[in-house]
Amino acid sequence: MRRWAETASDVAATTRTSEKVARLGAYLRALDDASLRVACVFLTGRPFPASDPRTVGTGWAAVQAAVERAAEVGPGAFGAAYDRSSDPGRATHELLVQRDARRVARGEGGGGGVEHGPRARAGGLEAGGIEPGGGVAGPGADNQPRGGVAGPGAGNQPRGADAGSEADNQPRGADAGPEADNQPGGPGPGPTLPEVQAAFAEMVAARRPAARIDRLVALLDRLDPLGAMYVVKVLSGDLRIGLRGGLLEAAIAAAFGRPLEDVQRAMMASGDVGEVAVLAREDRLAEARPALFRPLLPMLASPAGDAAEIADRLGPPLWAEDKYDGIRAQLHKLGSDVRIFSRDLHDITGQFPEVADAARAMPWDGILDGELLAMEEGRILPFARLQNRLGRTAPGPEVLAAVPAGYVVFDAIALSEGEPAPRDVRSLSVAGSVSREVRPLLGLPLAERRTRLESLALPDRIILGRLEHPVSAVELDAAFDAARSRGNEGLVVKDPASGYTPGRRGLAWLKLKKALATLDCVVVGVEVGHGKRHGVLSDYTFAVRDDRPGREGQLVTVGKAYSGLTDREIAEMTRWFEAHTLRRMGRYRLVEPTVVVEVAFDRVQPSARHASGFAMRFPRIARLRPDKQPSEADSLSAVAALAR
DNA sequence: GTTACACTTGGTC
DNA sequence: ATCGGACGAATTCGG
DNA sequence: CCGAATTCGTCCGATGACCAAGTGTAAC
Repeated sequence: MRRWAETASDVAATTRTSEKVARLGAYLRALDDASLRVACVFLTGRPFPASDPRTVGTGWAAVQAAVERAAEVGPGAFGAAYDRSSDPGRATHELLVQRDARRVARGEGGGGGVEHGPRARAGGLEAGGIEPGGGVAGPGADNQPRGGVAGPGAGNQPRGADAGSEADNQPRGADAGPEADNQPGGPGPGPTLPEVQAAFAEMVAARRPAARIDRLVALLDRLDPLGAMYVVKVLSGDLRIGLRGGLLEAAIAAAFGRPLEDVQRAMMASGDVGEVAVLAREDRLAEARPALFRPLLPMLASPAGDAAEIADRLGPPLWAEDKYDGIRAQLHKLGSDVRIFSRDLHDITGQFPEVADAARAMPWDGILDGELLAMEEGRILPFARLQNRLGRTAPGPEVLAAVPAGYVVFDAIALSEGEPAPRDVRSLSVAGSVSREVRPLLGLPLAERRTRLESLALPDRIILGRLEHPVSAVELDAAFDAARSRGNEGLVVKDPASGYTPGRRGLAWLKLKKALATLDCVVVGVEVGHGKRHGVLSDYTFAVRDDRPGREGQLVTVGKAYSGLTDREIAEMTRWFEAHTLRRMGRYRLVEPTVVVEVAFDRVQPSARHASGFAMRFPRIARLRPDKQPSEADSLSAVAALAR
């Protein structure tokens, strides 16, 4: 684990992708198979392969508790350290380094933990200089303002410099050399990669949060600060070393001298980088082929600005499919065996039993790509309805009746019917055995795949996606309007000659969505960003004017947004908000409600989250409106009208 | 002991 | 989901 | 025709709102 952590630090130390790939390739080459598997998986920022459904169940709160215990500090210390770096891994590193320094100062060799009293309830508000915000502000934690953010409060003076710690580099381990002496868990090199993963597996098995925290503390105790930092990074799913799937594939190819294409192809079929790396070393990449009941990553579409751009890029033969607002799903079938997989390769068959049942009756075998929707008597229901079904592992009869699901198919990845596939395309296997008739269609042009798809008789609940053939940007616009009028999101326009490339966001599929609506809102609160946005106020909570009788003039929040501004604009706004902070509340601050921004969003939906009673889907700052006064911001009734 | 609620986590767009 | 930023390869421009 | 400048493709990181399940705790 130590070498892995050092390599990760090396990779983080450069922004040049070629250098990242080279450093990583050299490291991977030297590993044995077991370590190689785990090393690659960890490099994707996850504890287990993508196709592995296990989750460790340690989010921000659990990590906080475990690190505070391992570092022998009181509650709140992790939050405070987090506020200094906005990175849970770095916060861990900092606290453990301090712990080791204390031990050295006390002249301890290695030794047992020091007992400190039972932790007070986290989240209790800690008074004091920099209020750490305790457990409330982790990434993903709901920390939104709820009440009316109306009037300006007492004007607390914004304090001095906070932006000071800018230059701190990623902690590096390389300089330290072997430091086996100071290891709390006893002497020795620390746990190996497989041992760390085994510890993660134990955390999964422990089930109860308290037990998971215990295991995590035990693991952290066996690691040096750098290793602990990366364990926390892996657990929080965020490596932040500028390397993910794409570059990792390149590193694997470089490590073992295989063509990048071969590695990519193997990845498409596998969903397990570690396995692919081992195959790459042994020159067995060709063995990773699509197989029934082993999900492939879905092919993705690139966003497009307008019809003209699409017509320009794809040229005359345009295939425009309706873009349905549901969840992406891949359906595998062999005989009466049916499995449905989500976009991230998890088995969600149990969540959609009626769809699986419908598919079971079909006379074909193979793999289909499509979208799961809430559907009632052929009518497509809005996404919000479908959300009631999502994550429901075993929906009861009431739920099934209230939100019936259906499946819209738009592609065939493998099928048992149709003409024989080209000779070089081999049959799909199931658990190693070859099933005679099911062939992958990945390499065939979309037009061909669609023909085969259309030859299938489909049952109730499973319908074919709508396809049109506009020949110009004008017709494309008309098709778009028609799709919108059918209640769909827009279009996905495809090149009929293109093959199916799993997991890739190529330019063969372009999606066209409605131009976003916008509202002028007043910024009422700001927050410190995370990761590289640490040190700037990058996250804005904004509000509209309440125009309900008796509340005129109040501001009610409608959303939060972080993106849309350039780094330069964020820096400027940071300076301004620093000087116009009304009150600091941990990471959150109330600011003078004077800045007007134009916020773009996909749609407005009813919400219990914001004081306005509405929230935005995909909010984004479209632009600053320095020309506007807060009194010119849009009103609550305007929002309500948009929610319709 | 039972029930209700809050918090945490993970996963969808 | 979305967006901005960064890198590197491909393409165009300037001499 | 070659090197410099620009464009394009692709990747990475940071972040929104919603919902359900499972634990843990408080209230009865």
